[in-house]
Amino acid sequence: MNIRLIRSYLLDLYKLGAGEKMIKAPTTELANFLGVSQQSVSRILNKLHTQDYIYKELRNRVLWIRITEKGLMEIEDYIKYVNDVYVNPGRFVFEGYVSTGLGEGAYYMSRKQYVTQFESILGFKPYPGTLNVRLKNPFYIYQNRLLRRLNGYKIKGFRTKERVFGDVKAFKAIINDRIDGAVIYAERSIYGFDMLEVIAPEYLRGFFKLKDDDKIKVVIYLNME
Amino acid sequence: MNIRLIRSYLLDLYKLGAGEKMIKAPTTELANFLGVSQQSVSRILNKLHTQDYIYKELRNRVLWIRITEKGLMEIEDYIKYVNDVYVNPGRFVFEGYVSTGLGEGAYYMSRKQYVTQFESILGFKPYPGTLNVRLKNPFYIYQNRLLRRLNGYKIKGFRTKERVFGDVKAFKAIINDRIDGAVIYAERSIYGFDMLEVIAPEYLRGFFKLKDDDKIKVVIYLNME
DNA sequence: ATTACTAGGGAGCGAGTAT
DNA sequence: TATACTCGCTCCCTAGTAA
Repeated sequence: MNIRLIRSYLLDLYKLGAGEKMIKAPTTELANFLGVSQQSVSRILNKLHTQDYIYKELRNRVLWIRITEKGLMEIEDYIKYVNDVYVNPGRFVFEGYVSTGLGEGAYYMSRKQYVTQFESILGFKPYPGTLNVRLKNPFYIYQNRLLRRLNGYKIKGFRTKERVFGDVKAFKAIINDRIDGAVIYAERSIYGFDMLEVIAPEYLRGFFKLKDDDKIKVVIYLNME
Repeated sequence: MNIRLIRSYLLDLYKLGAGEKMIKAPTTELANFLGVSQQSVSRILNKLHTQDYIYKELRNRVLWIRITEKGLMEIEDYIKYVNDVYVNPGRFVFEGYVSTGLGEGAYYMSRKQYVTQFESILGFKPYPGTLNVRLKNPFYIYQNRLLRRLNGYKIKGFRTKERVFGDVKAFKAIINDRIDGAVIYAERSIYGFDMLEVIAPEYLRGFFKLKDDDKIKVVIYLNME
C-alpha cells in the first residue's frame, strides 16, 4: 500500500486511541469514521497488519487492533514532518554540531573554477574551506535527505590534467541567523545524510569562535524560482 | 483524486513554499521530492489544478504553481487535525458556549425508558435536562462531525401510545474537568454539528453557575472497547 | 450481528514517446 | 532541456455474498 495512504490511515487509527492500547475496531464502525466501505476497512487493516503497522486480533468475531512500534515510529515521524511544514513552509531549519572533516573542503573550495561560479551564482566569494555540521536528530537527517532531492543552484564540475571535479549543488543558507552562506552537496560526497557542508564568505570557525561539537543553526530558504 | 492523497501532496507542495507565492516546479524536480515519476507529477498537478487546489502556469515551458485559497484551507484544516491527533489521541476536546435550547431536553431526559438505560449503561442517573453547548470554532464542528460517526453507547429507543422515541447514542464526557457526564446524539436530532447536547448527574447550570454564552469545556475519552 | 472473500471497475502508476 | 500524451499494469475501491 502507498505510504501516503498508510500514514493517513494510521493517523486516523491513532486518533481513536490505537496507539496506546488494543481498541475494539469493528470494520463497519471504522468504515464510517474513515469514510470508506466496510470491505475496504477489512482490506486496509489486513494490509497494515501484513506490513507490521498494526496488531490485529479477533475477539468474539470482532476485530481489535493496536498500532505496532513500527507504526508508531512512522506516524510520529509524519506528525513531526507535518508540524514542521506548518512552522517552516519554504524553508529547512537544521541544528547540528561543528565537526572536523577530512580537510578536503579547503582543497575543493580553493579551485578557481568552483570559486568563480560560486561568486557569480551565490553572490559571494567563499572562504576556502567548508564547515562540517554533524546532524544528530533523526528528523534533521530526514530533512537533509529531502533537501538533497531538490535541484538548488548548479555549480558545474570540470576536469584538470590530474583529475575530475564533479558537479556541486548549492542552497543559500543563513548560519546562526547572522551570516549568509550556503549548504553544498558534492555530486560524489563522502559524507552521508548526517552531515551538512557549509560555506560562507567568512571563516565561520573564526567569526563565531567555534570549536568542535559547538551547536550551530543552519536555515535554508528555498528559492524555487 | 482521493482526498487523502490530495492532502499529502498539497502538504509537500506547501513545504516547498507554494502556499505563499508562485514557485518554479519542474516536474522532474518534484518527481524526486515527492518520490513519484515525472509523469505522475504531471498528472497530479493537473488534477490538483482542475479541482482548484493549485494555480498552474507555464513560463518558458517550465511549470510554476501556487496553492489556491481552497487548497490552503484544506491543508490548514489537515494540519490542525494532525496536531490535534498528536495532542489528543483517544480523546475529543471541545470548547463551546452555553446555549438555551428548545427545552425538549428535559422532556426526553425524564422518560423512564431512557433514564433506566442511561443509568445502567453510563453509570449515573442523569439530571432531567440537557445542557446545550454551541460550538463556534470550525475545528470543533468538524470534530463533532467525526465523533458522530462513531457508535458510542447505544441507548435504545421505544414507543409509547402517543409517539416514537428514537435511539440515542452516548459518549462519556468530562465537563469542565470536574463532572463525569456524557454527550448524547438523538437519532433524529434537531441540531446541526455546531451543537453538543450534554447530560450529567448534576444540574450543570447550577453546579458551575452557568449563564448563556459562558464558556464550557467538554472532553470525550473514547472507549473503543 | 460480525469478517473477509470474490469480481468488476476505475483510479493511480511508470515507461515510452510526441511535442 | 521542458510538459504531458497513450498504454498497459497494478493498486484501490465497492457491491455482493459466504461463513
